Parts: sequence; structure tokens; C-alpha cells
Amino acid sequence: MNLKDKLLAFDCEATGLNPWGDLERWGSYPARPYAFSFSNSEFETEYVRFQVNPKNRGVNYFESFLSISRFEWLKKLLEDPTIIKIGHNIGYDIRMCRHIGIEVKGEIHDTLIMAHVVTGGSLLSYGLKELGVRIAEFPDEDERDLKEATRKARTAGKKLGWALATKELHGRDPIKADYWMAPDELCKRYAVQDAQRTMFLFLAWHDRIMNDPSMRRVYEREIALSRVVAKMENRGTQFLPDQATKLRKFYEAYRAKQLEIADTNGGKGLNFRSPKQMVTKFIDEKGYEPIYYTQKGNPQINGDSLKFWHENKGDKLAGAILESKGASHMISGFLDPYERFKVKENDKTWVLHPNYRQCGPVTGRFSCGDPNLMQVASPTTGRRKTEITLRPREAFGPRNGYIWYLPDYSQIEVWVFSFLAKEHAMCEALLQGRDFHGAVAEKVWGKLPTFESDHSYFRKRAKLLMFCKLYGGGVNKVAYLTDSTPEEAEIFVREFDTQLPGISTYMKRMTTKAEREGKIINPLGRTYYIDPNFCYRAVNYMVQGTSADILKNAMIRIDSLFTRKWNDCHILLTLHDELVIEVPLKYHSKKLMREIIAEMQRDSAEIGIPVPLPVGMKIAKKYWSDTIEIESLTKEWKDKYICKKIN
DNA sequence: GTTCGCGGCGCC
DNA sequence: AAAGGGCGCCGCGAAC
Repeated sequence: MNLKDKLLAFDCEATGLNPWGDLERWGSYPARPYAFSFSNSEFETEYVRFQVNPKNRGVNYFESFLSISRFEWLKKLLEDPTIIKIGHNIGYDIRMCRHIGIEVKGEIHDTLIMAHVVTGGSLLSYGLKELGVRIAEFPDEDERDLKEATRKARTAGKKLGWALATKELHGRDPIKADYWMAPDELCKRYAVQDAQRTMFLFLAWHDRIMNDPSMRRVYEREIALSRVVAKMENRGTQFLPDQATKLRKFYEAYRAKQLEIADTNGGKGLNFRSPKQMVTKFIDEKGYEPIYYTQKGNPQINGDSLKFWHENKGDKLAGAILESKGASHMISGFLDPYERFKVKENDKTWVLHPNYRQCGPVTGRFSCGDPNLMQVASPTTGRRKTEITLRPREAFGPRNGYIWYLPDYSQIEVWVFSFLAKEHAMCEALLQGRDFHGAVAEKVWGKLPTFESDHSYFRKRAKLLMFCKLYGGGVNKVAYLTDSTPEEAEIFVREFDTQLPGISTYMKRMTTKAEREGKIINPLGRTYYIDPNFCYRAVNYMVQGTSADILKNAMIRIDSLFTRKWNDCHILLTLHDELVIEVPLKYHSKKLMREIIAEMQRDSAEIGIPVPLPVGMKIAKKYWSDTIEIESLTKEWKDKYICKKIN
């Protein structure tokens, strides 16, 4: 395999997907690489394989002189900074290498990111094989054969007491994690073809991306960001098992109490999570009218229905079900996954390493899983339906000697929406530092005689309408949310559109553009290819996606700030418009906070906002649930940038 | 026995 | 003409 042009595609085969397992608790090693495949730009290949210990899934890189020399060869190749490394989701391969003491150096490229940039996030699947078939009609039967062989090997291995991959520890498709059990020819064919596919995609897309300023900008942003995401995942967020145990006890007791109440009110033997049984119970047996219907037209027994029956019919069963489901959700939706994924960092510290998908959602946002730390419930947000609140944030907090900073953009989607649409009244309300939804309400309905006395009602209506616009909701949705008839809702929408003409004009413009051209490009360069049947989503993609790219830029800058000036500060989590940052106590200062905020504000001009974006700052000393707002920083922004008049 | 779509609900 | 956007995870139960 010559490397004249210094291009090298590579792919690791690993014993699973989760690199953060816990040998002590699992009885087997977490995912480690056992095979490496390479392709140069002429599709010449190399393949290096190590043995997996079937009893504990450990990989032995040093079992013989031969394997030691293979390892040395690998290390030299991957650590050579003059060779350009190309991978499909290369962050994963880099992490696998890192775990075995190989630091991948030099320029990197990622065909997964390329695919996302080129297709504007519009594909359903960005798997290497699917892309290979789509772009190059690459045959993809290699995996089928490998999978079949693995299935057989697993059956045999089970009898021998091998540590087979399981759903609990290795995710939805454990067979994939056991490819090492199959005959090596099959594994080799599969691995080598993946490296070739990767090279092919790279060659097909590289120049196209580099020659297009928008695509190049997004691609380079994402590549830079991939290093930041890796650091964030590697660092991990501290999980507090003792807190979790306390919470578990509390919620279990609460659930038991509610189940007792349910039992004595006719709920014995009823499975609350079975929509079918619930319909039988509440609609057929009790004779209640369905309040909502599912997409398929069945009666919908959701939290809102139960709440309604509990409150309006005094139905104790409905209330108890609601409460017990709330407690169950806390346990099975939050506490259980955390227990599964927790990893011991040292004697005192347990950590969760979430898995971020940098190029998942169409809009350019992140998604997160294993566990999803973007959806950790907070008692203060969400629509509360139950007495019981979900408090999983009490099981997270800064490591010893650190404090958390939680900077967040204030109403970023509203700012982006207003300034992209150049809706004068809305921009003015923001620049004047007014209560935004209150100001919108006044603009739209301020002349009504009841406006003053019903201010909070009108404000709420304005807010709901704003979000309906943002999400592409129609009149029926407005009617539902404002608890009014479609006829009334239509009037609200018309009044809104008349008084805030910028919004409807902008929405029309984007929708038409999407219809005519099939795509739109956000101000930070990201392209969205829009399904002609869903052009109404264009505006949402613009607003949500622009906000996402603003935060992505900020993350890159903040990471660079930390590397340059504030060693040992770490971005831990990103939550769409918010970051969680771990800061050593010795650095804790307004100065550092201001510098972080400044890095988040630099993109204002890109979207025509004449002031730095407003950023709030909170700190958490002990638990994520216990945050303190640093109001003085918000005040500094207001004092400096709020203008009372606008020309 | 496994796979997959759906409903429900957590986050932004 | 009308359409709430973007995610991940759990549990159920029909389909395979």
C-alpha cells in the first residue's frame, strides 16, 4: 500500500460500540478495536488483526512477536502527522485508538460529516454501506455473510461459556459487537471494503465541498468541532450514585403508595403502559368520552386525559395512575439508564460519558444518547401534570474541586427569528430589552379595551402564536393551544400577521424558495434540502439550525479559549442553547465568565443583530439541580446594549 | 424468538 | 389545502 498522496482511509472493527464499559461490573471489557483496515487512494488495502479473548472480550495486542510488530506498524502509521486520515465517523476510530495508546495525528477527514454536509441532512441513513450503495453501487452483501457466520459462532460460543455481547451492555444489535467470533476471512472482507468505501466517498466529495464556500465553511466547522465533542465525551459528567439511590428509594415508595390507591380504586391487574388496556378501562368500562385521538384514530389515554378525568370527574384511579407513571418514568427513564452507563473514574467518582451525534438531526443540532443527557428532566421546565416532580438533576454535579458554569443564550430562537425576518416591532422589542411576548401582545392586541386587565392572557396567547409560527403550526394547532375555536384562532393569526408583517412575509419567502429551489441555506452556510411536501418546515429549519450553528461556533471558540488560557476547564454538555462547563475552583471568577460569554456572542453580525447576543450565566456548586443565576452579568449586557430608542 | 412501529414523554 | 420543529428511550404488541 503506497501512500504517495498521503491519503489513508481507515476503519476499526471493535468489540462493541460503548467504549466506556466497566470491567469490574460487567465482567468483560468495553469496546476495544481488534481489527484495522486501510485503503489508499488507489484502493490498495491493508488489514491488521488481533486476537480477542472470548472469556472477557479483551484484545491482546502483544501476544507474540508478530502481533507486537503489527501494533508498532499501526502506531507508526496512525501517529504520522504527514498522513491524512479519513474515516467514517472517525471520532469513534480515534477514540478506539486512544484507548490502546495510539494518538491519531495529522489532518483528519470524516465522510459521515461530508455526507451530512453534501446531502443537507436529508438522508434517512448515513451508514457507510447505504452510502456506498447509493453513491457507487458498491455491493453490500459482505455484512450479511459476516452476520450469518457470527450468529452461528455465537451459538457455539454460548456453550463454551464465552462472553457474548448482550443488548443490555452492547446496544440494540449485539451481533455486530461479536463479529470477531466469525471466521477472519469474512471479517477481513467486510473491514477492507469499509475502508475502500470510505476512500471512495472521500474522493467523490472532497473537491466538491472544498470548492463550495458554504459547504466548506460548514464542513470545516464540523471537523473542528469533532475534536471538541471528543474531549467533551472523554471527560464525562459526574454522576452521584448515592444521590441516585436516595432518589430511587423515594420514587419507589411513592409508586408503591400510588399503586395501592390504584388497586383500591379498580386498577388491580391493569397495565398502565398498555394503551389497549387503558382504552378498555376508561372508555369501554367507565364510559368516558375520549378527549384526544391518536394518529391512527384510536382514543388517546395520555397524561392530559388522565389529568382531566382526575380533576373533573374526581377519578381517583386516573390520578393514581398518573402519579405512579410519573414515578416509574423517573426510575426506568432516568435512574435505570444512569446505573447501566455509569463508569468508575476513581474511588470516589462515577462518570457518565454520553454519546453525542454531531451530524444527526437535519437542522444541524446535536443529538445525544447512551445516556441522553440532553433530556435530563428538570422540575422547573416541562408541562407538569403530576404532583410528583422529576428530579434526576440531583444526581449530577461538579467533580470535587470544580464548579459548573451554565451559560445559555436567552431566547436565541426568538432573536434569530426576529432578525432573519427583519420584523421591525419584534427587533425593536428585543433591542429595547422589553418583555418580548408582552411587547408582541401589546403590538397585536394593545388597542383592545380588555388588554390591560387581561394582560397575562394576551401575553400567553402571543407566546403560543410565536411558537406556532416557529414550528409551522396551523390554525388548528393554534386553536388547541389557545383553547379556542378554529374560527377564533384564525382571527388571532390574522391579527398577528397584520401587526407583525415581517414574520408572514419572511415565512412566505422561505417557503416559496424551498418550493422553487428545493433547498435553502442558513446564514452560517448550512444547506437544507426540503421535501416538497414539507416546505412549511423551512422556517423552522432556518431558525433552529442557525441557532445550532451559532452554538457550535461558540463551542469551538470556548474550547480554544480553554486550551490557550484556562487549562483544565472542560465543556461537559451541550443542550441546544446551553452549555455545562466544569471549571476548577481556583479559576472561578467573573473574568472567566465574561470571556466565555464573549465567545458565545461573536456571531451576532452574521445574522444582522446589531448587539452581542444576550447570554445568561448560572453556576452550580454541588448539584445540577441547584443553580444560581449571576444576575450582574445580565445587567452588564443590558446597561451596555439596551437602547431605549430606535431609529 | 426477534424486529419494528407506535404511543407516551423527557429535553430544547 | 394543510401540516407544530428537532431529538432518544421505554414499553407494548403486532408482524415477521
